[in-house]
Order: sequence, then C-alpha cells, then structure tokens
Amino acid sequence: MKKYNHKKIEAKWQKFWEKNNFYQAKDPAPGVEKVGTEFNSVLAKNPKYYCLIEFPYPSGDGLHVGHVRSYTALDVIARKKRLEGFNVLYPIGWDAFGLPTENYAIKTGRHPVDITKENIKIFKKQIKSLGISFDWSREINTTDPNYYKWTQWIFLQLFKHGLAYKKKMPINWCPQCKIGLANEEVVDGKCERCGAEAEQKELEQWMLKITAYADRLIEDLETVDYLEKIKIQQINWIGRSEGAEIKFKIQNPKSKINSKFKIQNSKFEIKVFTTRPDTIFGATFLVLSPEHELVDKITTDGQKAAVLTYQEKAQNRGEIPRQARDDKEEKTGVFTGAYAINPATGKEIPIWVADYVIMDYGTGAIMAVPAHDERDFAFARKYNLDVIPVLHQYIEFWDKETQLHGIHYGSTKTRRTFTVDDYNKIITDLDLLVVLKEQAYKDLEEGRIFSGEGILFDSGVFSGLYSEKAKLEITNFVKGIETANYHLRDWVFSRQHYWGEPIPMVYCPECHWVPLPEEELPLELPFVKKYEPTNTGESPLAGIEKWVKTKCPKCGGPGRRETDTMPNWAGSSWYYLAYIMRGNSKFEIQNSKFKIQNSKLFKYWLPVDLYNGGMEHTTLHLLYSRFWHKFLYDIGAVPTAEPYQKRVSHGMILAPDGQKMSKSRGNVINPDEIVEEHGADVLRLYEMFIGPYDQTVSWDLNGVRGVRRFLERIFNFENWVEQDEKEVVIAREKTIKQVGEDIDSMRFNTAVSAMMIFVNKIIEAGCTKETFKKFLIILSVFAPHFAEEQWHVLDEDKSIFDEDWPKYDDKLIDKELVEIPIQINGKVRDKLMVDKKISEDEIKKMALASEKAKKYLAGQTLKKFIYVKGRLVSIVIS
RNA sequence: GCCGCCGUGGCGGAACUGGUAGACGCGCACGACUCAAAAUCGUGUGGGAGCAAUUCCAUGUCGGUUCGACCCCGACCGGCGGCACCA
Repeated sequence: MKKYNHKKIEAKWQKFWEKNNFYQAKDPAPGVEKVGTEFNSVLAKNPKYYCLIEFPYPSGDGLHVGHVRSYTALDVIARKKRLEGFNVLYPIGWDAFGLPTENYAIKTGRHPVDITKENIKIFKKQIKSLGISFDWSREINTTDPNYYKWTQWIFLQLFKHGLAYKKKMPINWCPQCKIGLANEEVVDGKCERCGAEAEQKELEQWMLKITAYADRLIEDLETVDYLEKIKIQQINWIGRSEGAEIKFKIQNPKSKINSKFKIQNSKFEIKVFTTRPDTIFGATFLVLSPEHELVDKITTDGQKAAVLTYQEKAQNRGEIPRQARDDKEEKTGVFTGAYAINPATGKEIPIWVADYVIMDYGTGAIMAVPAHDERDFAFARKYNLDVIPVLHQYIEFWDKETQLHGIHYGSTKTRRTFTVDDYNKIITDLDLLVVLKEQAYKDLEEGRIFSGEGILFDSGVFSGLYSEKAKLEITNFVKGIETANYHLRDWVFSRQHYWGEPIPMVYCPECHWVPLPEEELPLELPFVKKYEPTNTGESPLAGIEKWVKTKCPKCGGPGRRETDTMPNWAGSSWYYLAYIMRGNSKFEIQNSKFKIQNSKLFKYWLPVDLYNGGMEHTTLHLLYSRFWHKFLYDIGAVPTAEPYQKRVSHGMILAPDGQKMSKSRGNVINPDEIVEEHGADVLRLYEMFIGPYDQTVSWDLNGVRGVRRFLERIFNFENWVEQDEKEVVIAREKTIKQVGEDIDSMRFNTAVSAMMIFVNKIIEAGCTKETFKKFLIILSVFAPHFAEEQWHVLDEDKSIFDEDWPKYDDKLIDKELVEIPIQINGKVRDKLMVDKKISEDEIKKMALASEKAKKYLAGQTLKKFIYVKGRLVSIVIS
C-alpha cells in the first residue's frame, strides 16, 4: 500500500506542466483572417474559449480561500474546455495600484514598487501551488509603465472625444485616507475602505462622462448573459426614470418685487423634472434646491435674509453628504416670496427653497404635488401649504346591481392593469369620479397619501383618464418635453495620491488643458521619497516641482502637469484586452495604433466568454469596464459592443464560526496550510464540494477530511475486473453525463457528489481499467495532480490532459427495468419493477392486482388512473 | 420605503420540466481491527407509534390549484443582499 503523498505528487506534476507549456493559449497565426465565423488557420480553427477571473490585488495578506474558490471553479471549466478541444485562454495578472500598498509604503518607508514586487512574488507562489491552469506567459501588471501607457492612452482618447472633463465640484472626501471618493465608494455616508465619515470638499476633479452611456449600459444588458441579479442591480444603479421637463413661469405680484432684478411677469422660467406630469393639476408649490442659480434672482427683498440664512445652513449641513442623512429627519425650507404659474391650472403657486431637493439630479427644482408624494406632503403639512388631490387608486370592480364601478383598496400587487377599453369606459363615468374624489379627501384627512397610478379627477379635460395614459397628453398640454433622468453620476476620476497612473495632461495658461502627445506615453510616475497625501487635497506629486513644470505640448509655453492620479478602477477597466495584446506584441505603442495592431487578436478572442467576480463589483468595476469597452467600440478599437458575454459570481467563504474571516478575529483559514497538510487537490475538491457556487458558505474542517478520504479510497484502487458489470457501466455513463452537465452549469457541488457516488460503486463492484481511466479524466479537472499521477500509474506515458473529455451513451444509461411507484390518492402504496416500455393497460392490470394496492382498493370505486410513462402510477379512488 | 434573493434532518446541502423528499458529505451511535486510542472498514441514522410487517406526521406558517406541490398561485412570518429625500 502506497501512501498518498500529495506533496511529492503535486510538486512533480506542477513542474512537468510548466516545463511543457501546457496552458499556453494559442493566438491565430499572422495573416489569419476571419471568414464568416471561421478562421482560415489550422491553429486558430479550434474554437476559442476565454475565461477570466478578476485579477487579484496583491495585498500583503496573501491569498485567501475565497480566491481559491473562484480560481478553481474556472480552472475546472478551462480544463474541461481544453479536453473538449477548445483553445482556452485563462490568464492572470495583478491589479497592483492602490491604497493599501501606498499606506504600507508610508508606514515602512519603503517604495511601493518594491512592496508590490514582493507581494506579487508571494501571491504567485501561492497560486502556483494550487495547480490552476493559468497561462502565465500573459501575466500583466497594472503598475508596469508598459501597461499603464495604454491606460493613459485610453484616457487621452476619452478626453479627445469630450468624455473626460475637469469640473470644480463638491466631492466626497475621506479625511482618513485623504482621498476623493466616487459615489460608488461611499457606503452609508462612510468611506468604503476605512469607514471614516465622508466629508464634502470642493475640488477640481477629472470626470468621465459615463452618463453619456447610461442608456446603452442598460439596453445592452439584453445582449449578454449575466446573472439576473447582476443585471437588475446595474439597472437600479443607473436608475433611469422617465418623465417630463416642464417650465413654470415666474410671476411675482406687484407688491413683492425683487429690486435688483425687477422681476415682474418675468421672462424667467423654472424648469422642473417630474416623473408624474399627470399630477400637475395638484402641483401647489415649487421647490428649488438651495444651490439653484435662480434662488438669488427671484427671492423678494422681504425674504432675502431668511433665504440667505437657510442657504448657509444647508451648505454647512453639506459637510455630511446629504444622501447619508436620516430619512426621517424633518424637512426644512424657506419661502422665496416669489410665485410661479402652474401651467395646467393657471394658478399662482409659491416657490420655496428646501434641501430635500438635490441640485445634481434632474433640474434641481421640482413641482410639489403634496397629495401624491410623501415628501411633498410632509413639507406641505409643516408649512401649511395647499394639498389638492387629483387622482385616486382604482381597481376595476363592477357592481351588477348598481351598474357602478367600485373602488378596491388593496396592495399595488393586486391592482389590475388597464386595457384600452377601460380608458373609454371610465371617462364617461362621472359618478365614479365623485366616489374617487370623496375617498381621496377622506384618505388625506387620515394622513394617507396615494402615490400610485389611478384615475384622474379635477384635472380639466383629463379628468377620468387613467393616470399612466394621461402622462404624455398632459406633458404636451403644458408644452413640456419627455425626458429621462439617471441616478448614475459621472465618474469622479481624480485621486490625490501617489500610487496610481499619472493623468497625462498639461495645463497651459494659454491653451487650457492640453493632452500629452501619444508618442510621449507612458508618462511615468516620478520616483519620490515621500508619498504622504497632503491635507490640502493636492496630490503628493504636486510637490515635485521638477516634474510638474513642463512645456505646453501645444504652444510650447510654460505649463504644469496634472498632479492627480487615476483611481484604481482605471487599470482594471481594460485588462482583459491586455491579456490578448500580450500574446504577440509587448504593448509597443506605434503611433497609437492600438486598434490596427490588435484588431485580429481582438476579433479572435473577444468577447470574454465567461467572467467571474464578486457581487461587490457589480456597480463599480463591472459597470466602469463596460463603459470603457463601449467607448473603445465606438472609436473602432474593439470589435464587440460588450466586453463580457457571461458574468457569474461566487459566494463568500466564511470562517467555521460563520463570521467573516479577519485577522483581528483570528479565524482566517490560510490556503497554504490546507495545501501543506492535505494537498492542493483536496483543497480544490473541497471548495467545489462545499456548497452551491454562488452561495455564501462556512468553512468546515471535517469536510476537508471527508474529501481527503474520498481521494485516499481510490489512491490504491485495485478492485479490477475483466468486464464491467452492467450496473457499473450504467453508473459510469451516468457519472460522465452528470459531471459534464454540472460543470457546464457551474453546479460543482453536485458534480463532486456524482463522482463520490461512482467511487462508492466501483469500490463495491470493481471495474475495468478502461472505465477507471474515463473516471480519471473527469476527476482530472478537479484534482489534476492526483489524476495525472494515477494516469501514469496505469502505464500511460502521455499526459492525461492530452486526452479527450469522455463521451457517454444515453442508450447505456436507459435501464430496461424501472421501479414504478404506485400512488393511491397521492400516497405511495407499492412499487413495481416493470419493463420500461410497458403499456398503460398492462401496468394498470399489474397495479390493480398488487397485493398492497388491493388492500386500499377493496370496496372503492376507481375514479381515475394515471400512468406517467416510466415514472409512476397514480390511482384515484373515492 | 423600493428592488431582488432565500427558508428542506443535528450540520453543509440534494431533488431534472409538478412525479418515490432528504442524494453526497459531515456529525453521531453501534460493531470489527487494537492492550488501548487514532486511522481504517462495516452497519444504522428526519420525527412519532409498534417486537415486527407496518403506519401516521414532516420541506417557515396558513390557504388555494392539481390525480399528485420543496417546486405553481395568494396572504403572512423570519433571514440575507442592493438602493435610498432621485422628484
């Protein structure tokens, strides 16, 4: 009995695979062109398969068991695809810019470059010990100038196409990290990274116009195969809401004139955005955001002081991001003294200022319909403003006796949708409107407001219309324009830190912002001794006068370089392209011919077939990189509109105590220790078996031992037979089928289970070497070292990975005899072994004659007999 | 508040498209081996009743559809994730 010495076996085969370049993806040969869907090259004729994991950030903590889970999962898929004849690209690299490294550098006084190198070395060693079939020849590193010159190149293109702009704006500022934060990086008003309360700070920031792609980022989700929840989350984040922009004329009564601007029957108009133009007859006041430019201009002399005080207060409160504030906080506001005309009713309505209206959404002004909006209602109550309902919920309900429609109160879920017929029917039914109106006022008295869709009343000619239908008509009536607004904001692209890509722009007093010529890329990060972020909000690079002072590329005059760096999401927004480019070129910039140089490779490899990553990146990295890709597509640099065809997500691995693993809790499972004690194959198999791939699971040490046991049981397998029993043949074919299907649909846990069932079978019944070999090939994608070793023990001299994925024969799986349960009134009372092809008549006879069934059938009448072919018999008696 | 997901043994979980609920693994119990323990192997293992054949109950709760429901529909309870003064 040999001992299962995983260390020896794993080291041996890892060396062997590396030496033979087993996992190198093959690029199409030069001159290869796509002809239809085929390539005219032998090399590239194999269908390609590009699978991708999110490249790791090489932190000082080393590899986490969570990394192992997703790397192994895609490794299983990559290996299976190779066995099936695909030309597989499964690359890895390093997303190495970022704060943890910079902070560590500051703390230790060492250079981030050195620390990064060191961390990568550790990560690499750890990953290599797992037997993941990465193509290391395409390794990339975002901090390599040869890499980030392309990141800079893409930025320049964005700038040249008007999608990068500089803007002075209040940004979310983390006082702890001393860095500006994107909206996406503020969680609960706190810095996502360090948890410090975010502040607002006015800074000049580079912005990327991701909002220009908002619609396409939503629409094109239909063309990709992402997990449904990922799509939904992205759609919600982009937050498109359709509505109308409507202008309200300002009309101050003569007595209330703003002396400075002399506004009377003014030409000034206030534009509001609303998703409910249908409720405009109920708009009883307007609200402007405190930052709205018209506030100063329309405020009457009498209200000046009060408004100014309020504005100052609101700005101070701006220190805490407004969105983070408690929902239930009472609304405050102040009257401007000015009035506007409701374009629907022609009535004068007061204009207020309140900070519940945000400047950077919509137009920064709203029409308030207190009867149909919670916030407006709270505000109106507080300041005693008019509340006028104009619609109420309506559910079709026909009272036969009175011939009246009724009103039904229920949740929105039970509400019916309206048909065209309904519209007509309702308009003429005036009694109904009276009922609705009465009910609406009654509800309001009781403090209940209705904000859904319903039937309009008191809305002029639109009374009686269903609100959804009235939207467009009323918008036209008040000369509004249909438009959409987005929750998504432009991407704040500046960071005031050292350890990031320099933004390749020069500021010239004459020419304003001038891009660096592409030939001058990369603009390398200057070597500095001090990286400490400053308190002024300026990047540490600003202190290097020698680097900052430069010539304007346009006019040759004195210029200053941009000293902000890019966020760490920059390098990761296009890295899947870098892996492809690494195949032939070494990222050489030749007159910026990004697309020409790479078009053939891109055509062959794109899109990424399968992309795995964490749910936490759904609204960050995943959205950002889709945006960049679409931009690159628009300028003709890449051939596809989407970068990733399919996106899946792994669940988290918690510590055995059900808590998140963390150093401070001391509950971290180190993959190295598992590899050391049980082996990489056991770790891999265990992580695949631990539970459904997309689900959060807790680590269980006993589970690891169970998997080890599974391998040990077949390590010295010797129960050979001359000929497989029929049962074994069936088991084998079934296993091949199930494991294959389970891998394809990423149900790794049941795949491992199926292999265990098969092993239980052959340990009991024995099997032929041929059968065992087929099993080993299947096992090899999960436990590559173990399978390769056993393969060679069975006198094979070629690698197991030169084999083909085994095929199965459905005919062999089909049993002739099947066990059919006999149900009587839904309960299983007997089971019969019958020929699969038995006719209904035959089985009926058998079932009714069965001893056990007879017991229940005696004296009863047979009401129904159902035979589901090959499945079961169901007998209904009275 | 809005959007989405999930509730199955002692535990992780399985169950194809509505067709024998609890696969596989862990744990536990008993047995074999051993001086003994560990490891290994064997047997059992949802709950209740019964010596047993057997039988009743059981997939968060209540109800519905169906010959048949973990699966479909409705209401509720509990948990998780995302968004949140977005007009």
